[in-house]
Order: sequence, then C-alpha cells, then structure tokens
Amino acid sequence: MRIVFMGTPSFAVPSLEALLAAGHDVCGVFTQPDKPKNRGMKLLPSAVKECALSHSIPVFQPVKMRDGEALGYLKTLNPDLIVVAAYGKILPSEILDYPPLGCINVHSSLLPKYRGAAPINWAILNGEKETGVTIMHVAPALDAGDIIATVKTPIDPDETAPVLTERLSHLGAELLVKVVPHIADGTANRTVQEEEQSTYAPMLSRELSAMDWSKPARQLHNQVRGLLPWPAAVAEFGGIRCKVFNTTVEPGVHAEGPGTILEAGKHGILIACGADTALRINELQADGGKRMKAADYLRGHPIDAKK
RNA sequence: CGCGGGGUAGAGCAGUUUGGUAGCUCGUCGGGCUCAUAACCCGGAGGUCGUAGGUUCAAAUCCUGCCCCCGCAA
Repeated sequence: MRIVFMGTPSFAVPSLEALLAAGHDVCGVFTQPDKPKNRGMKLLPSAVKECALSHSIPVFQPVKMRDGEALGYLKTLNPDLIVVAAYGKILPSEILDYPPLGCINVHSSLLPKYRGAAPINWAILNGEKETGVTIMHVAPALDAGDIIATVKTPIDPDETAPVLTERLSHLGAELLVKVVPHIADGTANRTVQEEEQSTYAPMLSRELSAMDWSKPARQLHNQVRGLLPWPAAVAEFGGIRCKVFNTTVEPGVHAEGPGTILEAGKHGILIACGADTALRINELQADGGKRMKAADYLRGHPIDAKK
C-alpha cells in the first residue's frame, strides 16, 4: 500500500519504521520544518526527518498546510492512505479527504480522554494509573475522529514521561501495523467518540514548573515525573533554582509545616509537604550545573535541616 | 555571530576582583573509640587547576585562540 507518513518527534519514529518493516510503500514523509534549536540556535532536523532520510524517503516540510503547496505534494505522491503520528499541524479536509482510504492518526492516550498536544504528560500529572494508544480517523476537530483501535497499558507509579513516551511509541507502532490491513480491506472498526467524556491535554509551559510544598507529596511526585524532559519541576534550595529529576514519596506521617527541610544528607533532601506527607528529592540540577544526585549536590551546597 | 553560567583530588564546591606554599565537605586507605552504627577521634594517599600559547621574577588567578559541559530561548 502507498502511504504518506506525517510526524515530527521521536514518538513518531517507531510507527514509521514499523510501516516500513511491514513492507508498506512509504512514498513520502511530511515533517515540521527544521527549526532553530538549542544553544547557538542551530537549525535542527526533526527525528522523523532523520529517520526518513536514512531510508531514502522523500521528505516534505511545508510551512502551511492550507496554501495548496502541501496538497500539490500529495497529488504527486498519490497515496492510498495518510498516517499521522504527532505531526504538530492541523490538517485541512482537502488533505484528509485526498487519499482513497483517508487519514488515520496514532494518538498517545485512551481517547476521548486527553485530546491535544501533551496527553502523556497530563496523564502522569493527573496521577492516572492507566493510559494507552488510540488509532483513529482524523477529523477536522482536534483528536475527535472515530476510533479504530486502542491498546491499554498501566502506568507505573514511578514512571516518568520520557519512559512512558518511549513505551507508548512502540505500542502505537505495533497497533498501527495491525490496523492498516483492516483499513485496506474495509474490515476496520469505527467507533464514534463519546464527546461528553472528552478531556483536553494542552501544551506544557514553564508556568507548571514551580513546586508548591503545600501540595501532597504524591501530587508533587506526579509533577516531577510528568513534566520531564521539559519544562521539568523546579524548586529553590538555598536561593538556587533547581530542576528536580527524581523523587520518592516518603512513607509515614510527617507533621512539620510544608517546605520544612526534614533531612539533608547522603540520602538526598527530605521535605515536608501538605497533608502531613513528605517528599524525598533524589536527583536534581542547579542553574548552570549538570544533573546529579541530591547527595552530591549537598557536598558543595550545604543545606541545614530544620527540626 | 541569539543571551547567559561553568570546566580546580574519585564526587560536589571555594579560591580568580586585589598574581606569591592547593583549600572545604564527602568518599577512599590505615589506626583508635564503641555492644553497635550512615556516629566520633587521629593519621595518610590522591590535583599536568579543560587545552595551547602569551605577559611576568612568579599565573588556578591577567591576555588570546581552541575543546567540552550546562541553563534560557523553542
């Protein structure tokens, strides 16, 4: 089958590779234009672009999808189906309707929950115990198309967003190659989403970073796990901003006021949180420094534990 | 030329402004104390101060080039 693939970040790469491994003719790949990134604002290609180029697949990076240029590319490629995975652009119906078999999407949540840009992060932030991947038809409304297939997976209480993203990217790829043949022969399921059950997972921002010690430890732990790798949870120790990478919810009751340093030593930093809970900081990164164990950090930046 | 921080012992840092014997906390090794310990006491080992050159009687420190790491911004 002739397939045009649209995707951008590393989450989409396993799906692309699975299609290729399954023997489909991926005749073209759309991905976001190279953008100035990192130190020095160097122009960097997306993960999907690098993957496509390594397989010698033509790459298209239109800035806009609605000005006819993208549709022009599509016509020359003449695909049977479009597969989208975290592309990052809204597709107009002229694109969606062009291939005979339409356009399907790999989305990293159990739709209709967590529609939007950051479903994995928000599932962790909200302390969900389960999530998954949905393959659905692409409709003009955001992540609202009819569902073709889903796969569920439990979220480990200590799992971080990057780890879960990696897992879901492979689950999504597996599910995708199972579904594609059913799309081809018309035997695929098609279930309308329950609109009233839908929730929205907006893009993350740095405003979500600040850690509020009056919240329960569990919730702060979710914040730390869910905000990785960016923008990350941020706390201040001794007047220095630190990204917090790894925490443990300390068992037991701790009645000190929220924000009190209960312990600062070779087992990290233990801080009193809301509802008589406590959170242990295991790994952090100070402004301008590199990521390290909290115990290492303390050797050069002593913090007194208040009793 | 987007803005900024940094590279000093195995780890984390101070020292650089004002050049003049390499310092702190931890780890490590040896010894001691203790019923015992992640506690305490005594002693030791361990550093081409990122790299190349320059200035100087003298450079971790001042000047120049280069390499590497990190934050912001996305």
